[in-house]
Amino acid sequence: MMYSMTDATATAPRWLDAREQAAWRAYLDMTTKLSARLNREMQDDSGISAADFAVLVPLSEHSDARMRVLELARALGWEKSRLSHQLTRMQQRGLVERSDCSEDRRGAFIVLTGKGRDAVVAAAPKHVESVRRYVFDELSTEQVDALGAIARIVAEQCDAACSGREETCGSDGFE
Amino acid sequence: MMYSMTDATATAPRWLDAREQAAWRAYLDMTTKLSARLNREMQDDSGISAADFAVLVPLSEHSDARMRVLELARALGWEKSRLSHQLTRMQQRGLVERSDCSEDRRGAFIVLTGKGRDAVVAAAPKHVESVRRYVFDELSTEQVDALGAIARIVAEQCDAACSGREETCGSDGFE
DNA sequence: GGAATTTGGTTGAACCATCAACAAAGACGC
DNA sequence: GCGTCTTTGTTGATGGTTCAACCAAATTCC
Repeated sequence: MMYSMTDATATAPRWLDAREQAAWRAYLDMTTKLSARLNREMQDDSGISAADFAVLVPLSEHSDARMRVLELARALGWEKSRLSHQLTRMQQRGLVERSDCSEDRRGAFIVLTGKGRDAVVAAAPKHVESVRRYVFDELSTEQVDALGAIARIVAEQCDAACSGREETCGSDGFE
Repeated sequence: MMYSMTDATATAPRWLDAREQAAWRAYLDMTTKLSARLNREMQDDSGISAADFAVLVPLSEHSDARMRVLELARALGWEKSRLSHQLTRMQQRGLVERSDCSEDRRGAFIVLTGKGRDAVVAAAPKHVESVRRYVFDELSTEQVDALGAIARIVAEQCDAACSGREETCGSDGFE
């Protein structure tokens, strides 16, 4: 809201024109509704959250189903604190376990449990079906390419703002 | 992740093809980075959160700067609980006040404070500048239209999944 | 009038994200 | 060895979101 406005400021900002406003509102509408639907369906269909899923996927793709915390954080593009909290909750739910690392006694291995593996194996195909249903089945190939191109441009612009600071600016890895 | 996969399930799901995978990854990357940047800049530049801003905007657009809670909730597309929690925090920060409603003694009016008005007036132009910088300054008019069209399609598909249940499925109203 | 229901709104618990602070182990310089 | 710095990871606080439960006032139905 407030992308149009009767201007009363000194440094006249350039407000969005009608075309831009329409696109922006639609974008906000899409992102909130889509992420809500995907989260909810993951929870309802498979009993795990989107954040759980994001963590389980890289773990399950490792041959020995265990990773160091920072290795996992880098794979997800998350900061370590966020991951640590998430792992604590997942451990309580029995999806992962922590085990000590003998080579580096500061470190910890995160190990996928049987329950965790079952969850991610069950969730993955349903999640893909959801993404398909809400997005790709509805778009033309030109639109898919356009979406990719637009998203890369915007993401890169965000990255540009971050560098200079060595902020994390990590990607989500969700879904 | 896991949009490709060696298939080992009974009901062979249709995985995403390379084009779709690329678009999906880019989409996720864009949404996480863009919302992180916009949230952070709002906080840094104006000292309020994106959620605060979302609430302040419709309030500030009302002539008497006060609204009933559910009126506000509908304007935002939020559920009442979410809004109630948000209002409690905003009240603590001095951005709004609650006042009793004489006509309906269950009800409450939410009133914009002077501090709240100052905050939203200061935040709005900076926020528009951010949106411009990260999105519209980088896209062609064709891309802006394409984004609008794609977003409307996906949002509508999400709506379709919700109706049948009278779920809220509200839009955010943020930004 | 009086019981049942609906409406308006709050609360508490659980989850998720971010920031700052911390502790313990390793690495480096001497 | 000893001090400093860096790496690894956890913790606590605060803010945001959702769900279910709840209370009280208003409405509906008889």
